[in-house]
Amino acid sequence: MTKITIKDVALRAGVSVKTVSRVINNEVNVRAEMQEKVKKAVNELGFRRNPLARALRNQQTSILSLLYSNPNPGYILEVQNGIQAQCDLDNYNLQILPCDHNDEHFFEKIESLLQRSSTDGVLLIEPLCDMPEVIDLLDKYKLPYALISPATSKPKAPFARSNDEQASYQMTEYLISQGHKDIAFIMGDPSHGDSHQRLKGYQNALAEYNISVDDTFFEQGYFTFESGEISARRLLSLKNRPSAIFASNDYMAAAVLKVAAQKQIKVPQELSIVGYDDTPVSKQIWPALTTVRQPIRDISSHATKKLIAQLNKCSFDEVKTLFECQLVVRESTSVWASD
Amino acid sequence: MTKITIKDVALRAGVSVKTVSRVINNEVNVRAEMQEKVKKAVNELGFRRNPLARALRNQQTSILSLLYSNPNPGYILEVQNGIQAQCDLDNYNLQILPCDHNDEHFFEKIESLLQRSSTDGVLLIEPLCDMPEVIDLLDKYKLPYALISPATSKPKAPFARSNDEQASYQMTEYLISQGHKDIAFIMGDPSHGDSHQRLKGYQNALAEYNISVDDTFFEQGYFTFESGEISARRLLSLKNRPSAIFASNDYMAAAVLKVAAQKQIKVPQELSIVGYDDTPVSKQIWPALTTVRQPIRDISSHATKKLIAQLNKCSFDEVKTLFECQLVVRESTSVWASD
DNA sequence: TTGAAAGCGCTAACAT
DNA sequence: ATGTTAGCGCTTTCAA
Repeated sequence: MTKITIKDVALRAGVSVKTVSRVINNEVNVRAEMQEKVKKAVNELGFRRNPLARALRNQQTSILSLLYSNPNPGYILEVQNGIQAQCDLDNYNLQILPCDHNDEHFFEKIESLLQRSSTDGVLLIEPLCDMPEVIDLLDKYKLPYALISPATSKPKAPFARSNDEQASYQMTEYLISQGHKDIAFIMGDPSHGDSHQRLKGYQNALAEYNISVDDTFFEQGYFTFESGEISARRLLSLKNRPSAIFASNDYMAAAVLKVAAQKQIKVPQELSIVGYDDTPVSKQIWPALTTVRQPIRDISSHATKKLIAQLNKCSFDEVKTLFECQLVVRESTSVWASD
Repeated sequence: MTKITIKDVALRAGVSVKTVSRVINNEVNVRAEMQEKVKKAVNELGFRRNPLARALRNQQTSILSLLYSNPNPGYILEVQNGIQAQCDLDNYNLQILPCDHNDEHFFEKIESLLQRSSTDGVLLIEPLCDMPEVIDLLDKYKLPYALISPATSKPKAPFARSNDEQASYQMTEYLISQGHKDIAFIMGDPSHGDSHQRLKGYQNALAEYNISVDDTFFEQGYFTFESGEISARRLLSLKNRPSAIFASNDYMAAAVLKVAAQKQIKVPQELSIVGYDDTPVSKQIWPALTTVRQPIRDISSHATKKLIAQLNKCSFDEVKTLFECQLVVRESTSVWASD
């Protein structure tokens, strides 16, 4: 089977290649009559244009790349789906470049990834989107990029993110409204910007309601189940243990639940637990976790939209970059009757 | 910044473009002297060859595509990583084509995905790899493909998979060795081939050990937490309830754990539960699940290797296509003292 | 061992 | 409104 080119189509339709090109690209200035002839030939021959030749000629590949180093499968997949949705709309393809930022040869690796792939633009997520070295590399290769949920307050690239701080504030406020005062907090990986946002929201809410919290109620976690378990063990061994624990993500919250179960502490009656992210696990444990849902898909789509706009040099000055999160109340929290 | 082409390099090095081409492709028949000159020029100019032009000329894109419709994030990510690992080795790039096989316009969608993307070959996972219509579509477009864990016993395309039936047999055998006789089974989605393999392994083990099991101990699930919950509710409401439940994946096993907790049935003392897949959730719940780990990464890498071999027309007749699974014993199972 | 020239399939100038 | 031609950057005949 030989490839069908526009030459073949032109021959068959009895027109020039340019006319064929015009038709398949929906350009104006083609008589309806010609249109018909060409379309007929295209169908008869089963012609499909070669994206490669197009790409070479147009100097654009219609490929976007997602560069990431992130261990959270549920999150990444949502991001991928969000990007893909926008790509579908704009006829782009999505290429993935997974890597490991803890790898010794990290920078060489992504450099080689970038080199051998041809891409029009790159999408970055945490923690890469906050690493200046990565940004510099992209700048060096003159690759346009957009950031998905960066922590930096004023990124110089297009970005979209959720209002983490506000969501964290609301979650804390919710716990307070349930009568909780002794609310412990397990922070996420300090190298992720989100961790700080979430902490801030929690602290602000406490301040707002004039609640002062014991230092022992703060734990540094790392977004992993294991780190959550360690923190939970400490928190739940305190003589005055908290009535509620706010874990910065669901994995750590699940770990708190485990430790509580082991210590025969009833959740939510004797302890309220909340997580963050609404990952699948939050529904797969019992009691199901009260958590925060981020519109990851929307955020990712939006960042992608901005990137594509930039590629097309369309000034896409839509102001919206901050997306609202949603409180998801499930079974791991309840009213606290102090004393 | 203008793009550096091999012309520029040739000029700088004072040789012909062909010589440059020879050097950057590590061809033979180039004098060391020339090599040096060219390499120097390449470095000085910061030349990087244009993958697009290469692709057009060579009629190969060096892009592989993963086409999938699968709701299991952990699984997909492992697959992606496995494919990527092989791609790294062979200098391919990975493009993802997520889709939804329950979508009304499913076939049109993947057809359009396939059309607008240029790819050398496609990798398929469950359930797509078992759908004849999908295979036909790929054949129609003359796209080479390989299958990751297909259910079909003798696929006509290159494939790699795990020995699910055997692993399922071993898991059942393990439960029997712990003294269990009343072992219930929750099957997975019947449209996934794995579901049947796992069932068969379970049945074979029971037969081998002359254990006959009540019909009420069989439940049809769909690999979702919700379906597992429904099945678990039935199983744990039986007057003679099973002493062990074998769920065909971890999500359903997690659901069994939930129902047991709600019914105050102690796991593993009063009920052993096992899952399958060793997904992250299996460690994020308490007690942690005894489960089966599939070498998903290896399987995916291997299928990719075969696909690439096929693309290069290398006859890659390595026989190994079946990968061993591994029993992961955690805390959700224990010895059963009958009576 | 090296080089000149053709061409992969397409689109944008530039004619007509 | 339509056609001719050049060329995107690379590799591959084929000739020297």
